[in-house]
Amino acid sequence: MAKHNCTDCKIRSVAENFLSNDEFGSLESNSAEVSFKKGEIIIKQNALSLNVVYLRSGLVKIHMAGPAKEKILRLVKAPSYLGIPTTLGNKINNYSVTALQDTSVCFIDANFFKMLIAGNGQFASEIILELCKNELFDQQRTVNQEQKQLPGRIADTFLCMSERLFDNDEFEVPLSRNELADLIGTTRESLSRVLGQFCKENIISLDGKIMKIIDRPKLQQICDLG
Amino acid sequence: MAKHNCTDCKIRSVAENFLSNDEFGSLESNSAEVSFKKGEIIIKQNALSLNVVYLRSGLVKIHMAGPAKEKILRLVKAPSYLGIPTTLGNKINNYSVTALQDTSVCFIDANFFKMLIAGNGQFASEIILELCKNELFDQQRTVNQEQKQLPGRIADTFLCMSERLFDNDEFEVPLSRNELADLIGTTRESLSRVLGQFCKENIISLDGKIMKIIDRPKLQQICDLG
DNA sequence: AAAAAAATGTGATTCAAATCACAAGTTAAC
DNA sequence: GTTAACTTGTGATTTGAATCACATTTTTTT
Repeated sequence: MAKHNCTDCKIRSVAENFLSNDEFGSLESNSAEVSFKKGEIIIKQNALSLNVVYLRSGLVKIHMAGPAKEKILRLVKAPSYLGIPTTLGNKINNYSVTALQDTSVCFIDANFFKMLIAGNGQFASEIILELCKNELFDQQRTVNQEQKQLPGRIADTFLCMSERLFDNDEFEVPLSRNELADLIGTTRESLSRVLGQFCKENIISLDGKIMKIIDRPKLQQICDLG
Repeated sequence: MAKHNCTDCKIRSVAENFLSNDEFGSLESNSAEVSFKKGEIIIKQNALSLNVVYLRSGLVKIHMAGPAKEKILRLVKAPSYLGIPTTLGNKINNYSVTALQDTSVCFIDANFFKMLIAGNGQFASEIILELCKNELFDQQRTVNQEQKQLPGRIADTFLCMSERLFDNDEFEVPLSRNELADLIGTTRESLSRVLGQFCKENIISLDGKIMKIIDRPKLQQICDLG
């Protein structure tokens, strides 16, 4: 694998803080740093899952082919691990991961990652914590998606982007309208209509992909009332 | 806590096989065995999450109050841990767990459980594996639920019950029609109509809650085509 | 055993969102 | 710089499933 230096890596995961010097040394020889351009596939659905991926910088989408069309499960920004569930839980990848911006990742050999976990409970604890939080988040999202109607789901999605990804009232939506629909669980046309409505009511403003939340309380209200 | 004996427990979890004698001893003094009757609440949403629960025998539903109504997230049969995500990932319970049959569980002190994980990577590995598999299962279910229409979702649910819970073509649905609707993500009325249709087409037969799959290939086909 | 409460099935109606259809705008290719 | 390919917005129509309404059956309580 490519020569690189993990010990001095400035972008450590929380879990990595619990690794010993020895473990860091082994990590170096069992991982490889790779760059991806926007649009490139980092993890491919149905391929063998041989690596856990550590996302060092950038933004990605986790997505899978559903029975009828593509579904975007989640957007993930650095720093974060990618593919742990599918790499540890299945031989082949249940989902794809694609870069939404230029990103830098480290591929970590799956067996080595398993060894790290088995040999270091504190490291494992942090991995478990991340998995637990993701499960809670996904459950909440599943219920919202199922019980809220479209305007509520769209409001929810934008608030989430603003708060969790960009920490800003104004941001560039990192998805096409079609992708945004795949994330929200609707169609491009229906999304477009609601977006138009939100603009007309001065809740948000849109200029292409640049999105600004103008009336956050109103948007929150639409989110809450479903 | 109640006096009981973990070392000789016949119903160990896979993870527990990796515990040392010492760890088993501590587990005994940090856990309590409790029985629940059908309908009783084992974990209560919004209460403080102070325990991980090990389900020794019986069947439970994991459910939460959504924005509009109750949602059943999953049915779980023994042996399995319950509440790990919410106990490790949040101070209060994100969801409830209710017994669908008479069940026996062990409450395990959350801090002790965290210590077990941090101190024993192999134990942690097994917990991680369970969390990973659950996440994959939930993701698949989320996409199916969103993209399949009602008959497909209902077929999916019955096939899943038959294969994963009862391992039989004939079984007693452990839920009321209302609960079944909350699991599938529909209403009692819509569910009832599709059920009537399935019976009329001789795909299943229903006598109250006793359900028999007559034409499995047809049911699978409805599931697959959505 | 009678009465009350809860669960279930079924028809009529409504509605949110998907689908269909097409125009306009934007980006990429030659 | 012109053509082609893709993306986006918007109106008209259709439709799957929710809602409403009520009868019937089953279960629980007294």
